[in-house]
Amino acid sequence: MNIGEIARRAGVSRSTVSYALSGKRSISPETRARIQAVMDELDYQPSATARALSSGQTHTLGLVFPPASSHYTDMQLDFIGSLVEAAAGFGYDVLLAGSVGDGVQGLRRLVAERRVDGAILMEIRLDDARVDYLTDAGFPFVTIGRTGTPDRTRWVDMDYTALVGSCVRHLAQLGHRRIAFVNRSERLFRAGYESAHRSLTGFENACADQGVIGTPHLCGDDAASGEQVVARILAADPETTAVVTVNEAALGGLYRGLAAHGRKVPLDFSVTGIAASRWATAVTPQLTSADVSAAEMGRVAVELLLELLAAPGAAPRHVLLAPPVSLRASAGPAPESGN
Amino acid sequence: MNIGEIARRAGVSRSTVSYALSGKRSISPETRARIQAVMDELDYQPSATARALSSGQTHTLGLVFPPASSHYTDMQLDFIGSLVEAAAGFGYDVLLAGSVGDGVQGLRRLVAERRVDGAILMEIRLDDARVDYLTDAGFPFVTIGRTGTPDRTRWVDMDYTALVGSCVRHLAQLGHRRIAFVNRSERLFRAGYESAHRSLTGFENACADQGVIGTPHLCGDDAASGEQVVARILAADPETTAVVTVNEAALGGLYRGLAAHGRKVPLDFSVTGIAASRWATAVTPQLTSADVSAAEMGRVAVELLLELLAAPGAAPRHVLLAPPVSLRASAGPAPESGN
DNA sequence: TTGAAAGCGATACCAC
DNA sequence: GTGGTATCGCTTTCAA
Repeated sequence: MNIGEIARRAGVSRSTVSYALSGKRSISPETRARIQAVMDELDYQPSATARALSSGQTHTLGLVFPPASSHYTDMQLDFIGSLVEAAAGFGYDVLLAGSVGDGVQGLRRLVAERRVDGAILMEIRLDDARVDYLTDAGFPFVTIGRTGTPDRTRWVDMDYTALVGSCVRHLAQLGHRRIAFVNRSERLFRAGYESAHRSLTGFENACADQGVIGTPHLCGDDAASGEQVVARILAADPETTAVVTVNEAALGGLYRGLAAHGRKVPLDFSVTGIAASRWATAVTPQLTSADVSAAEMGRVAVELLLELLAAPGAAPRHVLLAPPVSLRASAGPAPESGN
Repeated sequence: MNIGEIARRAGVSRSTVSYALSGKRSISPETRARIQAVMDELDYQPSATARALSSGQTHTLGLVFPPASSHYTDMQLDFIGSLVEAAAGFGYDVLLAGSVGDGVQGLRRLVAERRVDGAILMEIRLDDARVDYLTDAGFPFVTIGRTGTPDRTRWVDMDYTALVGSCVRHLAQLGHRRIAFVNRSERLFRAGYESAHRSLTGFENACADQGVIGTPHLCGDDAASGEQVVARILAADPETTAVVTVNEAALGGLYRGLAAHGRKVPLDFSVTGIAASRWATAVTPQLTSADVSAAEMGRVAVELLLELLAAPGAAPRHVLLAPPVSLRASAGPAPESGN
């Protein structure tokens, strides 16, 4: 079923049907009704492909899907879900590109073959080949997370530096003087994942600022690694009384490890961090944390991108989210020293 | 940059360039080389849209994304990842459709506007409106999971009935006589999710078969619900000594609940189930379970669909996976009765 | 082995 | 307010 058939049955020209569809020029009520009737009867829907070829717009957004080699986290899934939902709200679909290697390959398909109008990147590295590629190609894109030189691009991100700093200050005010930091995995850190690096910076700065002794640790993104890092933390400094974590996948293991080492939370050990509230509230005692809003970031990313598509010359714009630290039950006063 | 420009620069006709691209007719080595040189120089990639309009094939697979209202599970993410990866291997992209209501709406976009060549459905219900819609429309599709009348469609699924049965038998052989079952949430069960229903059937059949007393429970898909279900299990039957679970998101809470009620696993309480190995190995002690291979299911789904696209009349075909139960540390002999 | 030209199904400009 | 038609960038049939 195509537009010509509709035109024929309604006894009008194809252009009239097209205008009836788009509303870009006025049509007499009778004609419009006649066309509508035919469309309804045949359950006609215009071909997205033909429309795209003719108009030059696919009404599709591209998302480079993180490689499977890194196992997925809940946050990533939430991003994708909110992205799809937000895009659907604006009449856009989302096309997934599998990423091979540095991810530029998958992007190239989307961009060079003109499958999408714009792209969204996640899992950003401080130095990111995909960002360079898109910038050079002059292709519209938005990142969830930001590179080391973020001023010329559009992005939405969490203020990891500030949030980790807040956690450290909160613990310092509770009297803690020796604080450990549980970062993401060594692999991600080495690859230059921005959140891992900016979190560490925030931790170090805040510790210096507050005059507390801070020890950072890398930790795999799974419960087993979380359990193991506790041993490393206590070996590095047995006097440690608190930890800040940005590794939600390791959270359960972290708690188990503390229990295994006889540390009761929050009585003689405090835990704070950044995590999706789903994780923060799943553990016992619930985690005092800044709650990641993956859903909000996804929505904002779509808005930033559509804004750019609507006004190709639009100035770079960013949204830096810094959710408040929700005081829950996992942090308390530092135990008396020597205890 | 388009095919005409390439043709002009190479001094050949557009059709020749097209054939050079597709290899559908032989071309003299010189001509081919000349065309290739021009393409390389201009970094030419044919427009996917034009190609789709002309050929009638989008080389895109549609995936109806589960609604955000149900929070996502790791399994879903793994499906999506493996789908994207498998599809990419065959030169196909994956288009996500947000699902509103019963999901037919999102599908309609993909199908009626001919955005995709075929569709993949997940989160299947025994009675599924999306399956009916696609069947009526005569549109190629594959489901991950199967409806109540699965004989006429293509699908890949886990044999929940058999796997839960295996778990029950394993426990029965270890001497357990009172076994509880932790199913998915009431909402999913009521909605008719096939896995929740087939699991329950498997549990009931196996219990009858083995002569053990089985008590099924529904349980929300989160840790807190897992913790709560333990109280319900022990209230319903304090003599319960083992549990079978298909609710991986509740697993952590389940363990915590058992500990809170003074039950040591596997000494005086055994746990078995079906879960992604990531979850099964994350808990302590590690879970004796049949490991879901979301990645394999995703891959198989793509293969089944592409097979259908290649041969539109292809007979219905299914793949029913039944991974072995991996014996880990969470199940042991039933405690002496009266203990 | 190659070229010319007719689609594919829309959009939108130019006429009337 | 409506119709005719060129156009988007390919694929593929028909001819040579």
